[in-house]
This record gives sequence, C-alpha cells and structure tokens, in this order.
Amino acid sequence: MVFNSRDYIPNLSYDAVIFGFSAEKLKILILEYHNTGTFALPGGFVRRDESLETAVNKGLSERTGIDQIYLEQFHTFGSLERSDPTIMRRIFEAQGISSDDDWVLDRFLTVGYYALINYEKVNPTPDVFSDSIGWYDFDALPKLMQDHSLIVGRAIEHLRANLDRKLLSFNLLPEFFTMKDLQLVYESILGEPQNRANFQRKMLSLDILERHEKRFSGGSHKAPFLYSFKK
Amino acid sequence: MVFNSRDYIPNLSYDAVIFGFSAEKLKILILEYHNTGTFALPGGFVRRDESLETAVNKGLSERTGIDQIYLEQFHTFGSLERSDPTIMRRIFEAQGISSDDDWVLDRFLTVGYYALINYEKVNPTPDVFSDSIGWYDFDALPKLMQDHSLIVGRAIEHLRANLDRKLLSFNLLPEFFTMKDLQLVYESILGEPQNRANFQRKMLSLDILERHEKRFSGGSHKAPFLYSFKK
DNA sequence: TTAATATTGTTTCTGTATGAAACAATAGTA
DNA sequence: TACTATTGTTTCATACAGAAACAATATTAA
Repeated sequence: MVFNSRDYIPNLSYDAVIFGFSAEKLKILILEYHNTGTFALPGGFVRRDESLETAVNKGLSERTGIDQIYLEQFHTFGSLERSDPTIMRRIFEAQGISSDDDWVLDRFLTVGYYALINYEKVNPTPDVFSDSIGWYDFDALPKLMQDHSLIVGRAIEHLRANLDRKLLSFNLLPEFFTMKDLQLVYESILGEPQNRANFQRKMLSLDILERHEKRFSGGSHKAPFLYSFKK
Repeated sequence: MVFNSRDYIPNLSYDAVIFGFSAEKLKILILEYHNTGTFALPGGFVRRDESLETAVNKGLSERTGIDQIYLEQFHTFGSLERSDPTIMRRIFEAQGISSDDDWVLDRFLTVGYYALINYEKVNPTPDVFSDSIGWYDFDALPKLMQDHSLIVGRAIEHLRANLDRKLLSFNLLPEFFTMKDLQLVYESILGEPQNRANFQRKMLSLDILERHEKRFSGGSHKAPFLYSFKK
C-alpha cells in the first residue's frame, strides 16, 4: 500500500466519534493497532479533489457499511502538541504502509465529527492502518492516542447540547422501539436519569412519534407500545 | 512583501466574523481591496510553528488593536467550490504581493471564528492584502467574496444559539450600560423585539448585573440605572 | 379462577418560568 | 403645576416541569 501525498491536502485530517446504542448502553467505534497497542478514533485524510464533507462521508461509509450517516462537524483541533510523529511512524511501520514522503509524520490539524448510527445495521470494517475496529462502552473507553480522548469529550458535549434541538436520538434506534428504549438513549447520552412520566409526556407532546401495536415481551406486566418516528 | 510558503500550513486559512455594537446596531468588520472592488472577512493563515488558536488571536489582535478578544470557533468550511484562484490572483497582484510559489492560489479550507468586541476600543487596521477595513451594519453588508456571506450566516446562527448560554452580550458593551442598551444588543442579534418588562426581570434574575448610579441623559423622563457585569 | 406482581400509560398536584398588560416613579418641558 | 416620555415594578394568566399517585394490563403463582 502506497500513499501518494500529492493526492491529499497536507497537514489536515478528520476524526469521527461514531455513536451507537446497544444493550442499554451508549457505545463508540474504536480502532486498534494490534502490533502497537494503540487505540484511536476512525479518521482519514481529504483528497485534493473532494470536499471535506465527501471525504468524511466516504470514509465513515467504508468503516460502517452504512450510507447517509447522520454526521455533525463540531470542532477543529489545531494545537501544536496534538501531533506525534513517533506514534505515527510506529503505526505505519507495523502495518507495512509506505509513503512517498514523510507527510503523515508532519503536524496535523484535525476536523472533529460525530456520527449517530443504528447499531444493528453496522458492519465494522478496519481501515488500512488498523487490524481491528469494535464497539466500546462510552463510559469504559481504553486510553486513546494523542488528543482523541479530548475529541470524544468535546463530541459528547455537542451531542448533549443538540439532542433535543435536532431530535437526534432516532438515529441511534431501530425503526420500532418502546418509550423505555428512547428514554434509555436519552439517559445514556445525558448521563443522568429522566423522570419516566415527564419524559413520556414530553416526547408525546413533540408530535414526532407514531404509535403502533404493543410488544409482548413475555414479562408478567403490561406490554409497552412500539413507536416509530414520523417521516 | 514576500510570503514564504514553507512557513505556513498549506491549504488552510481562518476567517473571522468580528461583531461590534454601536449606534444601536450590530456591525461587523469588513476588509476592502480598493483596486479590486472586493469585500472580504478578515482572515489569515496558520504558521507551522503556532497553534490554530494562536494564529487567530494574533491575527485579530493585529486587525483590532485589542488583546484577549472573545473568540469562538464555529465551523470549518471545506467545499471544493469555495476556492477561487482568479480572485486571489487579482488581489495579490493589486497589492504588489509576491509569493515564492502559487500556494495562495491553491484550494483552501477555512476555519470560521466569530469574535465579540467592545466597539469603542477597536482601532481597525487593514492587513497586508487590503487597503481598508471598516464597520458595516450587519443587516446591510456589501457582497462578499467567495463563500464569506455563508460564513457570516453560520456565525450569526451560532452566536444566537450561544447568546444566553454563554452570556456573551457583555463582550459587545462598554463597562457601564443601561438595561435598554443590553436589550438593544439582544434584539439586534436575535433579530426580533424582546418584551421590556420580561427582559429586565430575566436579566436581573440571572444575578450577573451590578447596579450603579443613574445616568441623566437630559431627556424629559425617568433616568435609567447604569449597570456593569459582575466580575 | 383468582390473587399477586411488575411494568407501562395517564392524571393530578404543585411550584416555577414566561408573555402581556397595567401601574408607579421620575426627569425634564410647557 | 400639569404634561410627557421613559424606566422600574407588579400583577395576572398561561404554559411548562418535577414529583407523586392512580389506572391498566400481561404474566405467574396460588
């Protein structure tokens, strides 16, 4: 595998915090470089002949197998300390990737994006630099390389601030879900419990949910309605 | 004047929407390239040996004469269409600036910032590319080059969304001001009138204002109190 | 068949915030 | 001294949010 630096915008990358929801927990996709013990956010570079948006969409589509991911740009990180040629050299050597020059070892600024996706539809696929990619509980992440932990922190801040305003939660759920599912998504993102009665009242008052038949889970109690988001 | 491309991060710039408030109106600083009839946002490039934040702070400090400007990064623009080598070449030639290569004519991504400053303290200073810089009413801006109008639009959106949450309004006002002044700032940013009684009640309930002696303006009516923001 | 239990759906009560209007105070002018 | 314009405050009605209680129901156990 050979990178040709002339095809890419130098000194600029993007990194994505990809959120999913499963087993009542908020998760994010993390890459692992097995031979280096390094964990990182999925990211990539921008070709000279494509827009930033296109680069990110294409890259994340390759990582997840999903097209038309909900994506939000939230911050561009440009400190001097964030670049670390040593670790980049190790990763490249471990993967047997060569470049026609040392452009990847140079300083990089990175544009941070977060994405919300339906966990069930994802087919996680490692990129050319890494051996594996997988879901990690948001509240039990491994130590991430460079400033990627900071990037995750800023991502969740922006997600929290926009959760209501942009009605983002449905991107994390399958088509049909119960009110409890929805509440769990909110609670896992906001990091605090929500009052059940008030949450239900608020969601119904938004007039964005369609109520369907009940789901009989087998539990010895009243069965919850299923909902979907209005199109 | 000669730029040395090796000192700068290529293909990356920043542009700033600098808000001020005067004569009951919201204004922004706009550069003009006299010999080209082109208007633009103040902006600049990032040196390889300085952080993005440092570059922006330094650049805006040079344009306004103010240090420690309140600055907020809000979006990075990376479309293919936003670059226009023709106009860049004209501007450079008109100003007699030469570069050791054509790096400024290449594609650029730009990081958008907005700034809020005390109008009275500003000493507007053109940059090396432009002949003049001045305040323009926010609701009567000239046609701006490239995608700068779009950048302004996104800036005001973010400013509106953060006005309350981050208590930004005081950055636009002098140390002492009346409740009416404050309300005018809010109205000019939000673009809609606020109820006088409720606005006053809300501001006072925030517990961020210190009340001082009255200001006798000479009008034949009750004199308003002066306020300052609590430190 | 019936009682028990866990969970869901809804209502009620309460305090707080918000919008609209009225009232009160006052610095200057006629 | 009356009048006017503006500011400071209060009042009233309404909407919203937190907490708790009540009602409904799917299953299990007696």
